[in-house]
Amino acid sequence: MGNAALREIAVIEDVSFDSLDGVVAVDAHNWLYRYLTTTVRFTSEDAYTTEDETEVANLIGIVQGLPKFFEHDLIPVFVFDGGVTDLKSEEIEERREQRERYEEQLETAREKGDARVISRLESRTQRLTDVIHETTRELLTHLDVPIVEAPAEGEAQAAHMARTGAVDYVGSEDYDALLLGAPLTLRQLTSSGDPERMDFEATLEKHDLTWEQLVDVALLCGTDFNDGVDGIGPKTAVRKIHEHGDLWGVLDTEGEYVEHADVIQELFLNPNVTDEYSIDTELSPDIGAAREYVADWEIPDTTVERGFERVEDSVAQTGLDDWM
DNA sequence: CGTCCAAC
DNA sequence: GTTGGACGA
Repeated sequence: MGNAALREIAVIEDVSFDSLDGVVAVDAHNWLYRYLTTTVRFTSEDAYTTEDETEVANLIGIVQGLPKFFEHDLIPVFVFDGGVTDLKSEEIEERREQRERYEEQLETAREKGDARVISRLESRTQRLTDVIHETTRELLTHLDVPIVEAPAEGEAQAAHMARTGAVDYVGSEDYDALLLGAPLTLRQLTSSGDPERMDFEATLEKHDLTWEQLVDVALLCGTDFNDGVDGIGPKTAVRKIHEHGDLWGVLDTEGEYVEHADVIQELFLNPNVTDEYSIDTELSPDIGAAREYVADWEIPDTTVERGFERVEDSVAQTGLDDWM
């Protein structure tokens, strides 16, 4: 499978939080997804559900997740998804159908009372609703955290911003950022240990590949968008790309076929991104307004108190508003 | 979902 | 080297 293969190829090293500073573009969708699942797991449902049954666990997740950046001199820029490409829409449609199947399985598991299956499926069926996106934007705005609206994929836009030097890092948990050419990607920003830094140029050098060839290697091993070729893993893929120059050379001699290969190549090499955005990294968060906003959504003080205190402290200590 | 191990 | 299954977070 693709992800494990890319990890094998990528140059990744552990870095300490202390050694980092700068601006990191975060794919809002992925980040929210992670924090939603953990928030939902460790917080009582009442805490993030309003009287009319609207679930806004994202507000808790944001308050608890942002201090991690501020306390380590990192300024996040949240990049939101825009429209989608054709291939991507197909994929999303497939995922939607799959999610419905999971929900059916979930019902069965509940009937049987199988706790392990229930929690596994629940994390998969977590939805990012319009309310969640909107309230996320508003809370981030109160905290003066920069927001960028991507024309298509947030991940691609984040990588573009890193490539053009507008930000120092992409913050992401998956390996797509490497294929999108993001120079430096920080992984595991959300977990408690030290993060990992994935290095694009070092990866190309290590295997003597061009960016295009790296994407072809990934296509042979399998990506989120294709299954890859049977019997070809990371080692063989790199060797065959060296031998034949590119994906088409390999596929020709192998008599193999990868569906949508040309579209997937473009998705990584020439994604739909924009330079029409502005980010101000001198933050002056209005923590009072943020507290009020969260309270308006009926989130109990006790759940977010600690998070807001950490934001306040890190702002006071590092002077975020005159950091840059 | 990531890591480990056994089998081909 | 690659794959798939088991297993734990």
